[in-house]
Amino acid sequence: MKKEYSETEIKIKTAAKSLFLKKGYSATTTRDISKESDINLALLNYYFTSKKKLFEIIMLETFYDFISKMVEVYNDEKSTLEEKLKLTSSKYIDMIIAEPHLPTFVVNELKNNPSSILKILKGQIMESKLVDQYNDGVKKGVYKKIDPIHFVTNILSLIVFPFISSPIIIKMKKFSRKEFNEMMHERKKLIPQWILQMIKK
Amino acid sequence: MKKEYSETEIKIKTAAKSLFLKKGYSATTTRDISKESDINLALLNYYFTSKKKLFEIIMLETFYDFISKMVEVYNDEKSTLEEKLKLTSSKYIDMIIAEPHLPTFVVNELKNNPSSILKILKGQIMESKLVDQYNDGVKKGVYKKIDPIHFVTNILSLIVFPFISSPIIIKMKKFSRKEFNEMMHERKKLIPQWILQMIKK
DNA sequence: AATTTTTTATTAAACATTTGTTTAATTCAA
DNA sequence: TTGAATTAAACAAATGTTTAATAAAAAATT
Repeated sequence: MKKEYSETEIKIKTAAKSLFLKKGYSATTTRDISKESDINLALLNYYFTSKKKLFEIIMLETFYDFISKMVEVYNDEKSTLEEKLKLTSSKYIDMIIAEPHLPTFVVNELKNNPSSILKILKGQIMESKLVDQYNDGVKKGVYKKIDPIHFVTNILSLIVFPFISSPIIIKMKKFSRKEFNEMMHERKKLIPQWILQMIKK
Repeated sequence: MKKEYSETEIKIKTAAKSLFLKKGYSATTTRDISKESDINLALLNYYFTSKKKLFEIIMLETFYDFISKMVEVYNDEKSTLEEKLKLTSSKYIDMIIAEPHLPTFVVNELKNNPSSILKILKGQIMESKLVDQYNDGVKKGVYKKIDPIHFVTNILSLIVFPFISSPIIIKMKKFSRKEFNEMMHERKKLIPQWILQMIKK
């Protein structure tokens, strides 16, 4: 499954990922990548055949990282629903603060690379322990009966969308990037509370 | 302020908008646009000077349409906070269903065209009637005291993000596009309820 | 162990397309 | 008849990819 990458391959991949995330596939040139990674232009095709192939590898890895963070937490057997919410918020907000271009990249390039990449999702979320716990709450009459897709969607929306719309938020509030990040740290606590209020009867 | 556009200019703009929304700035070529609009390639530069200039015009108009829909509702003097929530959800979900590429386009190309375009936002939202009404509720002790930026952000998150992540949702639920749209119609009712529960003490 | 051979990695240059833009000629309308 | 609109062709720069030569490393042979 896992491929062993040489030093040069890693240099290329690292530079390419950074550029693809920042500027997207089309706006990134192979010469950009060769310059950023300080390798000869021809080595890109020597190791990765084409820009497209290189992109697909990076896209897959990045999307996998993005999703698996969620999948792991959602399927944990020991934690409660509330703990899962807290952990997800916290982990995701930290991850995206460290790599702010991540969500825009994922959602943006996703619409072009459809089903193949999305296979990872199959059942991993909608049949997770978290959704079970939500359904249990519904049965017990403590949570409202709504399709759990709304529940799952709302969590991700409240976590991820503020990052995607950060230019708007920063402008509206005259925030610095630092103040924006503080706002997102605040949300680590708030989002789990909000989600619980939303589902409670 | 408003420019009168000739028939050919409109043809170019319409085709360009459609392509820019679908594929983004870099992935759209001037020859794509000339083909789609069925005009001669040189006319693009004849009327709009450059691809960049044409894009900026479309970007500005599109962003303005996107925002002003919100600004109008948020600043309505007569309606209650709850009515504003309902109207915003309903209007935005209809708008985006009609043009599904809109949100990805806006958030995506926004990070490249920073302050100039975002000037539109100045005060229009954070000093809106809606935020006043929210603050009143806080004073009266019926709403929790949290920075209204969270309130404003949450509304937009719950409305817009599901569209942005629609490929993921569709895959997770094995939805057709039609079923996905139905889910979004459901949310017209749900989002105002959720938002109210989130802010209530 | 030393030398030769073979394979792998790296490089500069070239190639063929694509792309945004311009030119110069032609058609159309006032 | 004059100015605007439209066209086909050309231009220069950028871009993804390949080639052919060289350097470095690994393997095989003496």
